Amino acid sequence: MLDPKWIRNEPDAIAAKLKAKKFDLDTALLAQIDSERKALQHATETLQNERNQRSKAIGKAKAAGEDIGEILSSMDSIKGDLENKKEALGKLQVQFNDYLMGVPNVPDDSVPEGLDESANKEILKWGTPNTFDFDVKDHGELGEQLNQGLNFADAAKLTGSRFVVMRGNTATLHRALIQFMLNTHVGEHGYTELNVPYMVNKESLQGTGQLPKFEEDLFKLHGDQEYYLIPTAEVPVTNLVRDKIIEKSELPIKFASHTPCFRSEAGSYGKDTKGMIRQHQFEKVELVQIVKPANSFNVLEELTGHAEEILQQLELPYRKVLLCGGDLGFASAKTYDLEVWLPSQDCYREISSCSVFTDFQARRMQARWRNPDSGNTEFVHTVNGSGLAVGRTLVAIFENYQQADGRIKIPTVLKPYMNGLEYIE
RNA sequence: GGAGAGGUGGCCGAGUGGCUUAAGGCGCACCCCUGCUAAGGGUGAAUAGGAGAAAUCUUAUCGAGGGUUCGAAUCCCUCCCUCUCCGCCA
Repeated sequence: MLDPKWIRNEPDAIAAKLKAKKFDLDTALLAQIDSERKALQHATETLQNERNQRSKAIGKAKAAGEDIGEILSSMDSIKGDLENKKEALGKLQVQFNDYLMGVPNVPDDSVPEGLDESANKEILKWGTPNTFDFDVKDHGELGEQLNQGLNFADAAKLTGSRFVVMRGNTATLHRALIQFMLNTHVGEHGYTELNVPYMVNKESLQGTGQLPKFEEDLFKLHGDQEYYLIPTAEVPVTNLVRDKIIEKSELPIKFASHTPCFRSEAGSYGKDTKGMIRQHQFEKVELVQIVKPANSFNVLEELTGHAEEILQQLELPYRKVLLCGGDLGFASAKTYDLEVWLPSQDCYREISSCSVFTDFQARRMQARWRNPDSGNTEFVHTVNGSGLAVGRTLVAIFENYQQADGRIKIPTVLKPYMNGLEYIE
């Protein structure tokens, strides 16, 4: 959520910034709600003050044994009027808040202009894609040919489309990737490992920005409770600091968490229908940092580097892309995507997305810290990124490490996690 | 699922209808004192709004939402959550 004061004071400047994100801020509506609210609030509070004064007078009069009949009767006129005004004011406040909850974060000044991914800016390329002296296969074909590989038909029988069953050494490779990623982030990058609930309540999803606007992307449970399956570990992990005031000495908080992620993928029916690229259920190791506001943009660089480290150790060619305003997520102020090389598609595909949310999530979550310099409590900043999406990493390994005979070579750093196995066959 | 106890500021905790402007303690920040340390003394400090040039004044917030009342942290109703015991269970 944006700072309501900021929106009141500089609506046009904010509207201009939000244009870059393809959002039309209704400044006229906001101004109207606000002026109505102001007048009503003033009137309501005057009445409340009046009521409080007279109630106190009654208390005193009673204690002194005086007659209270006169004051009592003068209250009647206030009561009804106050009730009406209170109700109207409440409605306006809800209307203002509801609108604000649907307004995206503003992009940082360093974010390039542009409406879609074609305007994204490539920052760097790492590694050189393999040249193959045979016809490359995509990961789906490779996986289905392996004895211990991927099976999409079985998953479709068990559940439906966009699921997969992994067998034998492929399942082990998937597990090895999780272990390798977590060990690296915990052991070398200083993150604390977390295991969190895979179902969350509405408040958590509002806190990180998935609700109220993106309900159709989520799986909602039909139980007694209104729980949702998490679309990313970002939701439970970031919401740990919801409604908290954090001491300076505790910052930065660095969490790494492996979870499954569940996404309905509504609205992407034509995209990536084959294979493991876009699934309703996938696993991810997520990095989350809760930081002081002054540091957040540096932390974004650092955290993106932590995700890059995984790709480099796996020797997977990738590129780093700075997203333009139009491609930015709802809550993000600045995002780097890491895209891994996929030989079968002859292009780079997203495998990690690292974002700084400034105080946007923190304000929705009421997550604050005590700033000793100002003496005040201020909102923290949140930063997160995938480190990495496990399913897509497995796809990248299948495709980049494929052999002419269809076997998959195991990357060097993963061998210790796989009993020294050389190839999946 | 059954029975019971709870939810108060950053934390602990008092508070059964009106001097509560939420006591007291801990922790925090600053200051004073003590040659260092420990201890002690003082001051400040919740959050979100509104009016005002400012000093300041004012409204709301005691898990959430309703209700009773001139007046609710306090009484009533509904819901959520936590803890204890019992049952069931990986």
